[in-house]
Amino acid sequence: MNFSTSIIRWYGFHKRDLPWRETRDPYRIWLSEIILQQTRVDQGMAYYHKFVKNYPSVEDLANASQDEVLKDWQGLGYYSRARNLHYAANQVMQEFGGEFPNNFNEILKLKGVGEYTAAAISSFAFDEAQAVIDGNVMRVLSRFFGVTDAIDSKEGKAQLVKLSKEHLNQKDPATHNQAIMEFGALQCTPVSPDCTNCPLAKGCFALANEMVADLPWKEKKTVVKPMHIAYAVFINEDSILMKQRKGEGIWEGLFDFPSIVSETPIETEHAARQLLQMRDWKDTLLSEVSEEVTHILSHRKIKARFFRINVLHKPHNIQNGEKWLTKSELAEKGIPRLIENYLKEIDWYE
DNA sequence: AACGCGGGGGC
DNA sequence: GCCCCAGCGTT
Repeated sequence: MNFSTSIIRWYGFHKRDLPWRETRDPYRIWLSEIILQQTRVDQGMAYYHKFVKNYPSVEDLANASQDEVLKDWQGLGYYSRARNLHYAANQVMQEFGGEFPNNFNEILKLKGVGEYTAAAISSFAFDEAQAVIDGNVMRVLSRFFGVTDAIDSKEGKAQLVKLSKEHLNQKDPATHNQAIMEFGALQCTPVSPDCTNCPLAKGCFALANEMVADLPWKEKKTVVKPMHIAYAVFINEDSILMKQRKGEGIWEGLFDFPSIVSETPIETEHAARQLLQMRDWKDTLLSEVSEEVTHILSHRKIKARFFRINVLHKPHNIQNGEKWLTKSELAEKGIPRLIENYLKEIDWYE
């Protein structure tokens, strides 16, 4: 039995029931694929249901505001996915006349859709013979066929592309793609896979050469940089001053507070003075300084402190992107986890 | 070709 | 702590 047949057989016994496997609707498949980029199935599931419910069609998604989409994406991370998803929905309406593109090359034109996602949608929805290469596939192929070059190197990637095409099941690319990803997720796991009960143990390069724990090999590691943030939390009676982040990389489009940012620690007294003088408002009172909160991103280690400042008379000379929001208005905006956690502590959220 | 971009979970 | 997760856009 060849590679693909073995994996498809395994898949028949072990596949999970996932909602996006019950449909051929390219829109829903696209939704699921964007949500699942760099995201575990368990984490993405609730978001998939939310998006299908709130945006039943690509037109509904296109007609929504970006704020609305970001709000629904809140907590899932990699927010460019949400911005691009919304943008691409408008592409479908305008460039494709409201009909979801039906082949690899056209699907690839959608913002936020790369090689992997285009292959996934075109195979799952339209049975196009395009091989997917995601983290699971890279692991399975590199172990079984023995790709010892780094998978994040030019050479390693080229080998994976070649192998994925060679071994793609041409008669049923959709099932093949689903199967190999599921196999990577459940059987050929990153850490301590159960090789004794693996249908591909015979013929596996990594197992034969005791390299299961060493493959796939990566040569680059992401560097985590420190980041210190002192937040000014201006509160006036039932309103809180929020600021939409623009062109700052992290959390673009989401709402947080006016702040001071530094790569080096910010001395508390210094931050308090500076935040209070940030605005030329009268009658402000620093009422509370939070503990330092550590928030870990993939590439940042953020240490944040919140300075709660009561403002007696609500100033209207606020800066671009800033808004005074009531609790119910705030509930409609997308905010980062770090901010959500703080707002919950001071009883300003849910 | 390299880097920035979230949040959560397993070990 | 470290690694990984149905990757992509930008430079």
